[in-house]
Amino acid sequence: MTLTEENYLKALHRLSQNEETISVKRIAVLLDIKMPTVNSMVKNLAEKKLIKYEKYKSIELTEKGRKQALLILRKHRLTELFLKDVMGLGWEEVHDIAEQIEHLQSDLFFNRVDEMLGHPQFDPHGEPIPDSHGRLPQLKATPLSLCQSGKKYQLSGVLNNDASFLTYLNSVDLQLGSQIEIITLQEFDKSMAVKLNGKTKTVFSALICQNLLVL
Amino acid sequence: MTLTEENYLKALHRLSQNEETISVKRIAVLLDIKMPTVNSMVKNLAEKKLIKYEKYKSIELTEKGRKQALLILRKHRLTELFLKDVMGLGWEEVHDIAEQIEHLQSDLFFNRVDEMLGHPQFDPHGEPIPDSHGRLPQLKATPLSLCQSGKKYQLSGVLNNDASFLTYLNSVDLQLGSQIEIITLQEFDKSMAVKLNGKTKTVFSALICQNLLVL
DNA sequence: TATTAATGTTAGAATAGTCTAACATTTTTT
DNA sequence: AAAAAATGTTAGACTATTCTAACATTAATA
Repeated sequence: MTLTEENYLKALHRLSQNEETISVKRIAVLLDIKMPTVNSMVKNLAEKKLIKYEKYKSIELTEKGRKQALLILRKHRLTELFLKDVMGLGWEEVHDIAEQIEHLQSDLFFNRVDEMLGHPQFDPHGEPIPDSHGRLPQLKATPLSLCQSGKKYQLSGVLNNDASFLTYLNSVDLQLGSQIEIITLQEFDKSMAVKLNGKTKTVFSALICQNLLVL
Repeated sequence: MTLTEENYLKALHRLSQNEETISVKRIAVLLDIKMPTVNSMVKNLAEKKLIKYEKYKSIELTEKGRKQALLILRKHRLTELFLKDVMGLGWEEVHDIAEQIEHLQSDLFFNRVDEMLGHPQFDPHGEPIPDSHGRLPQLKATPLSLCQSGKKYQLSGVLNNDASFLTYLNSVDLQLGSQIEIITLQEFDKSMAVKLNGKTKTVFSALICQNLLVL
């Protein structure tokens, strides 16, 4: 696949998230490319079985096309995390660079990035990161702060990677997959009394709850 | 500049290192591209004042072209070091990835890479890394074996990357930047008695001296 | 030096990705 | 429902990069 095709697929995937139908016009606007150009690229992608296309009808990604798009999305999100957490760049600075790095052809490179980040399943916005087969985590993670008392959850990601935060999580033996049961929610300061892994009882401040993603 | 033009410039610069004249044929072989293609690209680069070109004559980089080439070389070498030292990839694995990353457009990214590596002036082969203005370090690293006794030098690179060699260097606490003072040179076997970092005294065999690059 | 070999150049075509101008279809508005 | 607006499509052109085939020049050799 060419760089251009990859960008079209990414756009198609993004549009399919928001809208129910995908039009040539929408792609053209999103990519800042004229409609006839999009039209011919759409035909090209259809020939390659990456999208389903009939004249004047709405465009759809095929299973194959969706998988390709997710693999690019994976590279993009891993790269953003890497630039931010490993290289210390600001969240607002990483997007443009990731747009370029996401097109690199090197499993070796991205596997290492994935490894250095600890195989994250969610990016700092809570958006899921597809796995290396282009599969998404089935469930969508939510911040613990939005969860209900009395229920049990599993830790699936964090929205903060400060050393102090991660150290704290370690100190209460909380890891990806750990069970978190919300016992009570303090209305006043939004702090939560919780039971971890069916054993330890403790209290999470509102700030901690906002930074824990659970399923 | 396009990616393709960058690759031609890089090739031109590389050829200008070894040969005194650069021919269309050499470029064609190096890049695995047919001669007529090279011919038209050469005309294109000449129009952009990146090279000097006259029919049937040898090709030369202009000052402008050389600077561009050095800036790409800088990005390549910094990237290789980054992949190796920060990401822990093997020296043999990094080249192909660096060939892709060197074309990224992001001063921010490369400045950060440079910073994380401590603004290195030489790569592990002792090859100089151009600065951000496309200038080469004035001094050229020389093998320790060609240096004079009684003088002090700084380790700036190695010509060998065998694990056994690098392990040895670690064992005597020798790193890039370490000071090496030559106390005496044994005429017979060309071994050297040296003082490292102003402290440790030891003896380097001729083979070791040949593989240490110093300033 | 005359011939052959190597190298260089030109001409013309192919592909990918882009465009504008013109025309077609669908959707919205009156 | 008719007219207008929005959207979609086709046709044809342009640039960048590549190729092959044919021809030109320079270098090497007999």
